[in-house]
Amino acid sequence: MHLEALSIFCDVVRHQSFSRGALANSVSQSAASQAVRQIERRLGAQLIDRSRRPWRLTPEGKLFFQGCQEIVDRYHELEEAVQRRQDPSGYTVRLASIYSVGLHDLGQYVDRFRAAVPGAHVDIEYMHPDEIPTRIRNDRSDVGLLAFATPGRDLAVVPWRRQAMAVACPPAHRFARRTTAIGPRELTGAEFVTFDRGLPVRRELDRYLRRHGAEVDVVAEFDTIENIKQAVEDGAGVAILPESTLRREVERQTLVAVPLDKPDGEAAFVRPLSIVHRRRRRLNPAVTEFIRLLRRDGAGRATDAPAGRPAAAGANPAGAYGAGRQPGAPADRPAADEARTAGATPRAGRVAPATATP
Amino acid sequence: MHLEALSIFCDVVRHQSFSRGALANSVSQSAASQAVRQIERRLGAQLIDRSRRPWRLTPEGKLFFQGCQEIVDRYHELEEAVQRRQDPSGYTVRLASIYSVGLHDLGQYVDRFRAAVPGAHVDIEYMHPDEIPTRIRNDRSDVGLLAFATPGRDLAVVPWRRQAMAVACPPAHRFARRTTAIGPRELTGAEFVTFDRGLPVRRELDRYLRRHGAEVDVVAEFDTIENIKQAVEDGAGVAILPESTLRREVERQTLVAVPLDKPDGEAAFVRPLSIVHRRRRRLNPAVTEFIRLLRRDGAGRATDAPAGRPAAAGANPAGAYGAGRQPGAPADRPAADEARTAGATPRAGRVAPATATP
DNA sequence: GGCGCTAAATCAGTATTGCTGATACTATGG
DNA sequence: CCATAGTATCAGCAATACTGATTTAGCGCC
Repeated sequence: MHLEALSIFCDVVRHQSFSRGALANSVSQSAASQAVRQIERRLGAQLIDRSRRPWRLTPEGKLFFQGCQEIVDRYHELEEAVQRRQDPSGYTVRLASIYSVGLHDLGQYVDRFRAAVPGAHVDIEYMHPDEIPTRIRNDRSDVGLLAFATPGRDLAVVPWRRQAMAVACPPAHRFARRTTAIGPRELTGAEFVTFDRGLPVRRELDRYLRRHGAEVDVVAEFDTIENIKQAVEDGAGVAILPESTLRREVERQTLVAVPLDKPDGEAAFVRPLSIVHRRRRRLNPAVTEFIRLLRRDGAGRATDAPAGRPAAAGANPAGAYGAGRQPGAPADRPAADEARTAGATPRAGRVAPATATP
Repeated sequence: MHLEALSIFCDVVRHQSFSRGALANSVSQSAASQAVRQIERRLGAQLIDRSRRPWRLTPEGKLFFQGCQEIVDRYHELEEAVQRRQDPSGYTVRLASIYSVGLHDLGQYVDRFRAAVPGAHVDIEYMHPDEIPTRIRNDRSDVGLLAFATPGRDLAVVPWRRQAMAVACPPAHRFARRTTAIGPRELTGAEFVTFDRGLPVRRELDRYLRRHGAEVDVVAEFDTIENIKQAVEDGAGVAILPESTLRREVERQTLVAVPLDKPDGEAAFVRPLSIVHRRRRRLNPAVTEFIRLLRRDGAGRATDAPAGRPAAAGANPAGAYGAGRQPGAPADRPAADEARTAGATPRAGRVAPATATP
């Protein structure tokens, strides 16, 4: 029996849904259905009564679910324990990051990590976002920092931070005088500098604007935030960028960052940064330790809000990151109550108020 | 992670041997080696220090072993619990048996089973030994009773009884006057009636005779015990047969059964009868119950000695037969002490003294 | 130190399994 | 009765686990 299958069953039950249970394990709905069916076949017992909608657990299913949960949890704890016993010194963390995570922040983490684990090394390389998953898959990097990452069969994604997005404009721009947040609709007609088509962030940005009926006038596209900022400084137009990447320009007063209003009820527009790593094989102890540090200290000194509950990190073998399990959140997985099962909506993901400077 | 792999790792550790651990799980030594290696890879930790002979567990290995044991056990208990909750009535046990298990005994079991589980049905079919594994694999039978069964990928074998073998001869034969057991060597030169080549029992019998330097004179071969007995009664020669299958003829005084001496230290020559069933899918509750009954009551009224610790039943998914776990034997698996790890040598397999009648 | 023995590792080939994406069902609510 | 959302099923493909044969490596023995 696959432990992964047991995990899928547990998540299906917890979410009261095959599709969402599948998502939580980064597999297709089809795979989840087959996995549960196979468990039933092997047990020779019906675990789920599918004759009614919504389906319900049979008595056997309830029994099995309870046991399953415990077994899966225990196994993850066991992996953790073995992991923790290993000495991280001597190992190297090969980190692949996008340019725009914030050099300053990352440097701080690295310094702190070097202090905490004296024997370990850290190699940072900055690169194009598309390259990162490939590098990790090919085992040329251990960890990646990336925006809008999507998990895959051999790629685990741990939500890390949710960067608030803000409107960037030159100090002379009319928006720069605003003292209140800008609603997306107000951007209609504005000259807009944005990301290259093909970048995930561009897709999300377009979707966001379309959703709010904002029709902007795209005047330039770039593949890095630095270029976009440059163009905005040069007066080409306005842009929507992670607020934290604008800090320096705001201090220098070469740019103004105006917070994006979030319309009634809707979640704020954020750029989710994720930690990604390969899924099947275990990471070396230094890497584990590094990720643990990233996750733990996210809240304390970060300029962005730490990410809330993971969207699809449930089944990553590093569900057992050691200290990774967030207090209050039961083992990286949502509980069975409906409130938590609304797809990938984060729980704790309140976005910090953007620091607009007129 | 495969639970089977964890089970293999546990058995490898318990037996202090990859080969024996493999055997206990009915896989090849190669598979066991690869399974353990894969666990190590996924954990990213060395569990076994192979640099010395005999190898030893690393500290991580010890930790993991303890946790593993618990997880595997828990899972089996869980399967059991689900199993037990199901109602056996209404289900049918399709039993496939060789002719020579002893009709009387089997009848008794069936009667008792029918009394214990009123709603269940039992269909018995007698057939050629070679047919039984096939039938079970094709799901045309649920359980088989068989001699010298070998486990396979999808065929689980639970040792059941060990039938003492005796020399059968006509009352007029010179052996019939013996009051002491016959050593195998004494059969040299005797006219010998035996089983068809190709039957597993024939191979074992030949091996036994060769091992003891007994060169018999094969005068006839048959594919059933009944035919052999007939030939012996007709004076064709002597035969080596399970003592319990001779009972009726001995009572009628048409045959004499002289016990086989077991030479110094060597294990007695027995015919192991096994319960076989398919491995991967779970059996229906009536079948589980039937097997439980067979195993439990083996000792009480059987004419043969009940089988000792299973030779290779360790990993059968029915390690969790419910009441199946024998008292004293920890969960169908040998403990780590060498005494129990001597290959397939049975522990309790003392052979009942044969009832020689002069 | 060389040699043989035994047990484990490795290798290549094969069979099985599990996964995905597309499609077909099926309770339920309108 | 129909539309819908969610699940089951199917075919094809990719990953994997298994076996049998062979190589490698530690250990005890000369």
